[in-house]
Amino acid sequence: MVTMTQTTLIPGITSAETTTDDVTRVAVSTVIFTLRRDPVSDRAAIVLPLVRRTRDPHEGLWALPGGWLDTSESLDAAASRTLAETTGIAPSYLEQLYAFGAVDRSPGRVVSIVYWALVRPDEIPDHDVENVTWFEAAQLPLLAFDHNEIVEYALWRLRNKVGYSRIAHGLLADEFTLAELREVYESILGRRLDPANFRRQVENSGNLIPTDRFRTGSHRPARLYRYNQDVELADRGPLVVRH
Amino acid sequence: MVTMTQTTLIPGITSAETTTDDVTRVAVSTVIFTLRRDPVSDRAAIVLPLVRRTRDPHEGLWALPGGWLDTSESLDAAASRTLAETTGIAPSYLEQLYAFGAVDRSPGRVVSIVYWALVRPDEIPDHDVENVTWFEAAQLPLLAFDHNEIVEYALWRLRNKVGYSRIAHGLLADEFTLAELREVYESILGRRLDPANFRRQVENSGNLIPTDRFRTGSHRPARLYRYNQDVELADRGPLVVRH
DNA sequence: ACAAAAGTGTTGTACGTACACCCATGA
DNA sequence: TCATGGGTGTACGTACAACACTTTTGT
Repeated sequence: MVTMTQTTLIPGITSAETTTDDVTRVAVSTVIFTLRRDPVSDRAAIVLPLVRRTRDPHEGLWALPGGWLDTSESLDAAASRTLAETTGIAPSYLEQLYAFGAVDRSPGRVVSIVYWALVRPDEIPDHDVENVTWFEAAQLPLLAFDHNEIVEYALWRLRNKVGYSRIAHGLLADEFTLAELREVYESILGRRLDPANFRRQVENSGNLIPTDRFRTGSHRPARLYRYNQDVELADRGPLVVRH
Repeated sequence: MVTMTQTTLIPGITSAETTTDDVTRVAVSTVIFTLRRDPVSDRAAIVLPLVRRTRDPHEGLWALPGGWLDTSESLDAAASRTLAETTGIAPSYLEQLYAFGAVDRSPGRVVSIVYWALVRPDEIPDHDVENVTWFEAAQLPLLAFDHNEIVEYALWRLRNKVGYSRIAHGLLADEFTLAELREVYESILGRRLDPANFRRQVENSGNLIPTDRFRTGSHRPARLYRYNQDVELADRGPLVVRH
């Protein structure tokens, strides 16, 4: 069990910043997606980490990991920081999702810049982190603030983007079989895909490089592929990506 | 000439709010697109309104219309307000673009929630507004802050979205010919489209309702169409649209 | 009659989908 | 040898691009 810094994990009322005066504060939260194999159905499911709130607004409820924007860090940096504080690793993909700023979304005025991220399952540390639990995206409990709505929007964005980019690769390790890649698509889209047609589509996309290694099982071995690193995970347009 | 409230038009340093203490402030700006017929080329061009800065950071440069987020208004409301203060009208389409928060993008820490909007040319008031000028998006001068970058991103989003939604309709009046609609697409995409194929595509989309009125010119009259109001201008996913 | 734009028809290509079929391995 | 998934072949339908062609107006 690892203990992380609590003040930054939990947006809301902290000892350092009070809501006594009438100011607008900026928080940064992140919806972090990864895949986990469901033991019962033996199928991949989309899961995300949530943090249990230990303080007043919505105490006891689960919330997205996040924290206050530091005066000297960019929005991207704040997202990376809060994400690292939760999972302890760097995401394979990180993109700004939306700015939420309804007046009544929190006591005191809080504008949340929300990011969404993809993490490869093999990069998640084994050990648990205090107050953090991974939930299936399809079976979330009632969350704090407007976070249910936020996760819904992030899932919509993920499903959309999987259709016209190669972000699905952000959920797989370096080498993978086409069946594994197909399972990622099927988990995100929520429907089965024809293996033959999927193979041709993804082969003709130019994103895959075949290796000469194979994954063996109780059937014909499957060729392992890796990504073409020259192709970006997703087209971000003219926005500068800072690393 | 109409004089608008200056303090809200110009984000930066105002008399009411100083940058003496170390706080992060939230501004809202909007990239407002409309079409204007270029007199020389006789072709439609994308134009947007800019405000000349009359105060310290980047005084004299042109900037996006915007203002500070009010404590008691939502982000959407703030965008609508600043937009109304500039053009005096309600946009046909308004969508959040991105939150810009680089540390050095402004003296003092400012996070800008940027929106983009479409306005029909016939809804723009005739009279000029003080310190506001409309520029062709393709020929912008050096702008204040990171606003050149912001406009580039807004244009990218507009060009993308025109391919898979009917937002182009947000730039036309109630009734229009297919040639007029096609000219909107051509202006945004920057290339000519085949009239015959364009007609079939847009007719099969289910977005258009033919009227029995015609636009006459020095050629065969063209049928006027109107929009199918049942179809949203663009799919915003699960985000609640507040009016 | 002619120009110019509206509107229709036809054809080829690319691509997604459905599905039959063969291949290679472990048990 | 059988089951299982890997991998190939093929046929069909839809969508789009290219472009020839007809229609209807103003001048």
